[in-house]
Amino acid sequence: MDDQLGVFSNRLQQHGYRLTTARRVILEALLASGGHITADGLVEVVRQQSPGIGRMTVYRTLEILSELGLIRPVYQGTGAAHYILMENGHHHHLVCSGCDRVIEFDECVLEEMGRLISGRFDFQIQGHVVEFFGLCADCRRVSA
Amino acid sequence: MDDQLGVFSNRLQQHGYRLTTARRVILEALLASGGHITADGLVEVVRQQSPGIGRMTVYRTLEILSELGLIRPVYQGTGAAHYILMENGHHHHLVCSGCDRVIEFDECVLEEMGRLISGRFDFQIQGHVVEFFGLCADCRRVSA
DNA sequence: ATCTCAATTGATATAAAGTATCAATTGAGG
DNA sequence: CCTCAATTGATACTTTATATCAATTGAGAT
Ligand SMILES: [Mn+2]
Ligand SMILES: [Mn+2]
Ligand SMILES: [Zn+2]
Ligand SMILES: [Zn+2]
Repeated sequence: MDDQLGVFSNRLQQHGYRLTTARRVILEALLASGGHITADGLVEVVRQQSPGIGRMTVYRTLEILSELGLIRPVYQGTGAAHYILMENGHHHHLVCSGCDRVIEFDECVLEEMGRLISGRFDFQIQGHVVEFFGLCADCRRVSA
Repeated sequence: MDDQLGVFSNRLQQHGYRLTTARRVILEALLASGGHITADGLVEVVRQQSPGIGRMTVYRTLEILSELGLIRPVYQGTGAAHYILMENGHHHHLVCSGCDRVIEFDECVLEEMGRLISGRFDFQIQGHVVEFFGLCADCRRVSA
């Protein structure tokens, strides 16, 4: 199940969305980028392949994918939202308060907690993002 | 240690920032609001108390507080960043993909995971945000 | 209490990011 | 093929964020 393009495409269709040419191009560019990209950044990438694609279409596609829980917008210091891929429903970051560097990790102990919370609030969990904030080694030196 | 205003003020001074009149007003308004407010939303609130406060000052204060790990910007559906209070270093959300409703909860099992990750990446953790995404009870009915 | 100067402020201008609209196009089913 | 609702992309606009800089202010030194 590593075919993310297939996963994304299927989910779109399952929810009644058409798999149009524009959307295919956008999905490919998004997945090729690996995520951590802004909407307008993605517009640029997409247009290298298909110059005709409209900015609105990219924005709208990102919104749909977010609703489906396949991606999520997060802040990365700058003003624009950065979209991250929610492969298998989760994503984990260490974010440095000093330099905004982002370190990725895979460990996750949230399944149990998810079940507990899910039951209590009658909420169907599709995925999660955990972000630890703090200072990386470099930034601790500087401000020491 | 429930005096958040004291906590915030002290932290500012400990890091060499002046505790100015403008900053005091902004801190009070932010804490009174309970968080979950946008920068421009906070500007409005602040100006009810002190009409002279500049918009840039509010933006800059929010940036400082973010660097210190006292607040964090998160997405809430709309285009503007919403700032949440990081009391005791953490904050937890259930975010509905259907209606963007936000449910708060307190449980946390991340201390152990934090220690593990902190050691491996030589990263000093100040706090974290966990967001579970999914569908609330109401939204499951609608799309059923 | 007054002085001093770097830190801070806020007005102004500008850029970036997001949203609304609508006529033209397209794709999936009949 | 046809049909028609879904989708697209150009355009215009609003909101949100950032850059600049002269004027002001706060906190320590005298
Ligand atoms: Mn990531
Ligand atoms: Mn909250
Ligand atoms: Zn850092
Ligand atoms: Zn909902």
